[in-house]
Amino acid sequence: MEEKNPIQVSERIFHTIECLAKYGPMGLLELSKELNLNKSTVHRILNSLIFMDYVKQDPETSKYSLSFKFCHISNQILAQNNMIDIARPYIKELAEQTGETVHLVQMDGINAVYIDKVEASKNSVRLVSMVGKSIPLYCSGVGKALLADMSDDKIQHIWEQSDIRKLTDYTVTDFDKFKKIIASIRKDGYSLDNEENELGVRCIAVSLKDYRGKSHYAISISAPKDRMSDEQLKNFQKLILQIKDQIQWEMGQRH
Amino acid sequence: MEEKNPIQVSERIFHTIECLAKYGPMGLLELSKELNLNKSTVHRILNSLIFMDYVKQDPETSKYSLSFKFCHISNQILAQNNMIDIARPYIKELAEQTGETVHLVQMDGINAVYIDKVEASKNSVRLVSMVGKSIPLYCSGVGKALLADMSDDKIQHIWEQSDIRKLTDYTVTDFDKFKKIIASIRKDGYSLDNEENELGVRCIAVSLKDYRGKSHYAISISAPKDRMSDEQLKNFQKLILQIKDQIQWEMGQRH
DNA sequence: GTCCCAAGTTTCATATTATGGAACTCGCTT
DNA sequence: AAGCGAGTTCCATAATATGAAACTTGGGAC
Repeated sequence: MEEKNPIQVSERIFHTIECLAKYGPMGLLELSKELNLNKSTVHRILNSLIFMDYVKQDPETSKYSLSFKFCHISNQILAQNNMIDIARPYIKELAEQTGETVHLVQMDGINAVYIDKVEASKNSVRLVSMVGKSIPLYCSGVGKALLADMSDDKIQHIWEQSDIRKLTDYTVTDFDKFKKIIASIRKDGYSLDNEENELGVRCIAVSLKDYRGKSHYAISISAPKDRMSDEQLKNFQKLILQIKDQIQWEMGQRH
Repeated sequence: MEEKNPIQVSERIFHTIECLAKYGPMGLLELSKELNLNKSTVHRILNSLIFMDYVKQDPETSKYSLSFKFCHISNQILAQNNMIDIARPYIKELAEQTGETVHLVQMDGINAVYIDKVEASKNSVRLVSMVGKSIPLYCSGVGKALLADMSDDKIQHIWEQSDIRKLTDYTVTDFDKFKKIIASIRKDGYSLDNEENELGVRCIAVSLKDYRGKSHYAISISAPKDRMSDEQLKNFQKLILQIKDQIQWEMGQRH
C-alpha cells in the first residue's frame, strides 16, 4: 500500500497547480469539480496562492491561472546546474552543423530529464519545449547511452523497476534482446533510437562521462526519420562523437 | 496592515521552495534556521514535497533540493502563451540581424515579466536566463514603451503604486521629467533605456499593440553601452520598428 | 427594468490536521 | 568507545483547515 502525503493541504495545493498548468485558466467551480474538492477549500487554496503571487485571477473573467513566478523558480533551478553552461556552446554548434534539434538530458532515477535544448535556426517551428520533461531510460536513445555505462547489475535493477511497455511497435521489451543492444552501444560508443519512443522520430545519442568515469548526462540529435537516413546517420555519428570528446575535455578542465 | 495568508502551511511550503531555489541544495537544520521553523516542521514539509516529486534528497549528502518538476510546470505555462509562438521567429531574426540579445515581455500589473529571449549565436556567453523575472515598468525600456500606450491617468496610477527609487544614477525619479519622456516615446514610436535600470546596459524597446489597440507585450534589444553607440542605435531603431509592424500584422492575422 | 440563475465569496462551528518538544538513530570524529 | 552533529520518528496538544450554508455579484432572458 502506498504511503500517504504527510500534509493534506500540500497535496491539494499541488493538485490545483498541476490542474491549472495542464488546462490553463479555469473557473472556481470548474476546478473544484476536477479536483473533487469543496469549492470553499479550492477558494481558500487559490487565495493563498494569490497572496503569494503564484496565481492570478483575471479581473474580467474571474478565472484563475498560474503566474510566471513558477518560471522564475524554474530558471533558478536551471541556473544552479553548471552542466548546462558547459555544454551549451557545444550543443549549439552541433545543432548548427546538423540542422537538427539537440537535447541535453540528466539522469534521474529510472528516467532521464531534458535540461536543455537547441533547435537549428532553419527549422524554426517551435515545438512545445521538453525541458523539465522526463522519459524512461529503457526506451530512449539518451537513456540507453547512459545505461550502457553502468554495471550489468545496475542495468537489470533499473529494468526491473521500469514500467516496460511498447510505446511504439519498435520499442524493445525483451531483456535479452535489450542486453544485446547495450553490448553494441558499448562497442560503438553511441546509441540509437529507431522510433522506439515516438513514431517517425529517430535519434542518436552519447553519454557524457565525468572525471570519475560516471555518466549523469547525455546528449542527442533528434530528427524525423526521413531526414535521418542511414548514410546521414554516419555523418551525425562522427559529429556527435567529436562533440562528446570536446565536452568531456571541458568537463575535465573545470573538474 | 497586511492581510495574512489564509493557509499557514502553504506559506511555509513556498518559503521552503523559494529558499531552495535561491541557495540550491541545503541540509535540514540549515533550512530550518533560515526559515525560522522547527526542524520537525521543515522535515514534514520536505517529505510532503518529496512524496509528490517536487523535491529530491541526495542519498550521499542527505541534502534537499528542488526537482525538475518545477521546470515542467514552467514549460506548461509558457506553452499556453501563444504570443511566444507568434513572436519567436521575428525576435530570432532581430537577434541575428543585430547580433544582440532580444527579449519579449508581458505586462503584469506595475511590472513587466520576461517571457522569452533569444541571444545571438556569436556572443554565446550564457547569462542567467531572465525568463520569469519581472522588472518595474517605470524604469525599463520595455516598461516605458508599454506605459506610453496608456492614458495619462493610468500612467499616473501606476507611477503612484510603484516603488520609485534610483536603481542607477540615470534612473528617472521625477514624474514631470518622466511625462516628458513618455511624450517623446509617443512621438518616436520607440523607447530607450540609457543605463536607467542597470549600469553599462542600454536598450531600445517597442510595444506590441493587439487588434483592439491595447498593448500587453513589448520587445527590446539590449546591449552593453559600448556596442550601442548613438549611430548604432539609429540602425537598431529602424530594425525594431520594422519587426514591430511585422509582428503586429501577424497578430492581426491570427486574431 | 427586474427576475433569475450561475458563479464567486464569506462565515463559522467542528473535527481534523499540523505542530514542535522530546526521544531516537545513524555516521563521523576524537 | 564516547561524543557530536545531523537527520528521523513519535505523540499529546493546540491550532488549523474543513465544508455546509448563507451571502453577494453580475450577466442574460424576458
